[in-house]
Amino acid sequence: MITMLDVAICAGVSKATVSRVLNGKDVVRKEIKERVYKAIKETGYRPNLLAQQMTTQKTSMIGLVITNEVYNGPYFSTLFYNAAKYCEQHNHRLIFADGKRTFEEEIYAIDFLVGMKCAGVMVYTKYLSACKLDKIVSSSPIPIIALNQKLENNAESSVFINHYLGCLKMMDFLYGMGHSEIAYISGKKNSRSNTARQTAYLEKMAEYGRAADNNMIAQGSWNMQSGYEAAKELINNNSVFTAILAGNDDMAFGVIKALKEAGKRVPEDISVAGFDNAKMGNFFSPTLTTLDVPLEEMFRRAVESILDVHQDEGFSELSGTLVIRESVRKIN
Amino acid sequence: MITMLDVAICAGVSKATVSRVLNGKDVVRKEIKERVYKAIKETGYRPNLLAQQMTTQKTSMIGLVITNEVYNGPYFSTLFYNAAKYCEQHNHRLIFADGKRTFEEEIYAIDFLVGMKCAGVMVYTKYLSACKLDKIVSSSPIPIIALNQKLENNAESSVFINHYLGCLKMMDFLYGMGHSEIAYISGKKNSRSNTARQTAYLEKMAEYGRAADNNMIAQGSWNMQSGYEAAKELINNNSVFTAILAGNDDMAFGVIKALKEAGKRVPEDISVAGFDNAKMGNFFSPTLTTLDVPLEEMFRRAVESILDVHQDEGFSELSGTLVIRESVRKIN
DNA sequence: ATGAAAGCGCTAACAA
DNA sequence: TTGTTAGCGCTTTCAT
Repeated sequence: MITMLDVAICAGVSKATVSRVLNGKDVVRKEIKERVYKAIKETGYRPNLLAQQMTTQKTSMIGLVITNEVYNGPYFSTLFYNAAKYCEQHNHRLIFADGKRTFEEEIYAIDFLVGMKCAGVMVYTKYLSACKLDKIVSSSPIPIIALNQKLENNAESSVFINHYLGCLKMMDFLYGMGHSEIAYISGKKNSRSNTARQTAYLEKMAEYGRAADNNMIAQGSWNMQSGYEAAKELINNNSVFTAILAGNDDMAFGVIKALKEAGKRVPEDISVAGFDNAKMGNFFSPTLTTLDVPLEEMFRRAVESILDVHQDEGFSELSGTLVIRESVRKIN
Repeated sequence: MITMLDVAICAGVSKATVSRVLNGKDVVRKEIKERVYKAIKETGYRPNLLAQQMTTQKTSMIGLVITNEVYNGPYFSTLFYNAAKYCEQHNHRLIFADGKRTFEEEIYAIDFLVGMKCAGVMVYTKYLSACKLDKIVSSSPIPIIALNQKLENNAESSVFINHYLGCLKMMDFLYGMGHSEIAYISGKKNSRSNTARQTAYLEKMAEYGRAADNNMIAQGSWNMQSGYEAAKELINNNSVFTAILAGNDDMAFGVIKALKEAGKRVPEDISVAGFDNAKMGNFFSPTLTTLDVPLEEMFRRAVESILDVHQDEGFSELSGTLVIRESVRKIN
């Protein structure tokens, strides 16, 4: 392994000098500088970033914890993509740790990233309770940002998407289009996003005078196949509805497939809507009415908050905006 | 910052002892062990992984370079997902560096990851020439695996998907279904995958007695919108074809949308096929005929090769398997 | 079974 | 402007 010392010897200078020309902070005589560069070339030296970061006590990594086993759809990918994008934009690297399937594993993943001395870590957890996470955030030596979750004691350390509010918007829209008999396809159990949406759904249904009805709710697990199966269940139940609201777009695509197979036209017979504003929604037939969830904005805020370059935008609560397309039809 | 020394003092032992109980390799008296654990709790000590890895000269990171600005679709996400999955499976973390949009930046990204002393790095580059990459791989102190690319001098360091062969399979299938007037939607320019597929397409067309015809090829850029626009171009050209082969599934979805809008039925009037076996292909209407590209297998091999746990499967060349669905119809 | 000390490769404060 | 030296926090001989 070629180290800085090898370069120093080769150039006939001290390590410090090599370090200086590499970092360009201090002034070094031109002639020496060239000698050093030559030595670097000759030796094929590559700085050991690990050593560098250990000395400076600073890294250029930002950690991300997601439960990757849980869900491998476009949504998850978008998370990934945006996280990487904003890290790079601020000249940092994204380092990923899997939260797997228990809260202990989620804690382990966070610990790893903190131990790696990341500049900060973003966590999109599922099993860890808000309360536990709150404590972890409080006692962490580096910034930890909770994504898609509100922390009571560390509000500034969370970027919260208000899915409850978002779903309220969607329900209002459906109602405005004449739909009050709405079925719901739920996402994975114990998912915070789903709980928030389902609560909004139930409240609105009550407001429309429809008591909670188990035949109007089918359990999915976020992916297309589960939406497809859940919709078939709904159809077989002989439930009466004019619209189906799916917990996300992927399931909505599955729903539409199931409806078509059952001989129903969308939106002529049944309207369908989802959440997330997946790109596909614009190309599917019919194009999908959905709620745009500001994932990109979420990561922008998270990364900027970690690196302390946020432009004072106050409390980070987002709810999303309606995207109206063909899949919902006005009735009566 | 609490260090191992603090713990040692608190427990009334030496640093070495603390290290020993933490690593569990050497034997430590039970009583002391407990004292150390207690001290760890009291002090709230967290090991500095950077220091640890710097001493042991070993890290638990695997690097990944992709040009993320280039393409943010399901394909890209699947890459990400599978990379992370296999890293975690072998108890390593995925660390990501963006290759951005020039070969210099790609080199920079690789250098960063090498400098971080990753166990190995996987590169999915676009601008770096095979020859340059080959040299980089040869001179690297750690394993560098080229994804989706064949390296002449370091064949064992590449996991190659033979898109040429894959496209040949697809063309044979289409021909077998009676199609010989086939239009092609190409992926991004200078993409190796696209070049390989397009070459196969042209060769087969020549074989079927169709000379290269610019009106039969439209330029896309991998995403759905580009497929949509490319197909419209094809339609406006008044080109005559019975099938459209898109360079990937996403573009195929765009193509189908364009055809429907132009009043053509798929597959009754025009057949359509793609590549990648995107999940959506099964839910789209019509379901999409495609070629399953073994991305998962690619990353499995890459990670196992880096960690030297491969089960001797010889040269890593993959080509993919046909997935036959509704979007291609037999004619005549 | 435990401690002392050297060393991993680098940066930065201090001297010269 | 350049060199010397002392760490950064950890592991790992080598003694004890």
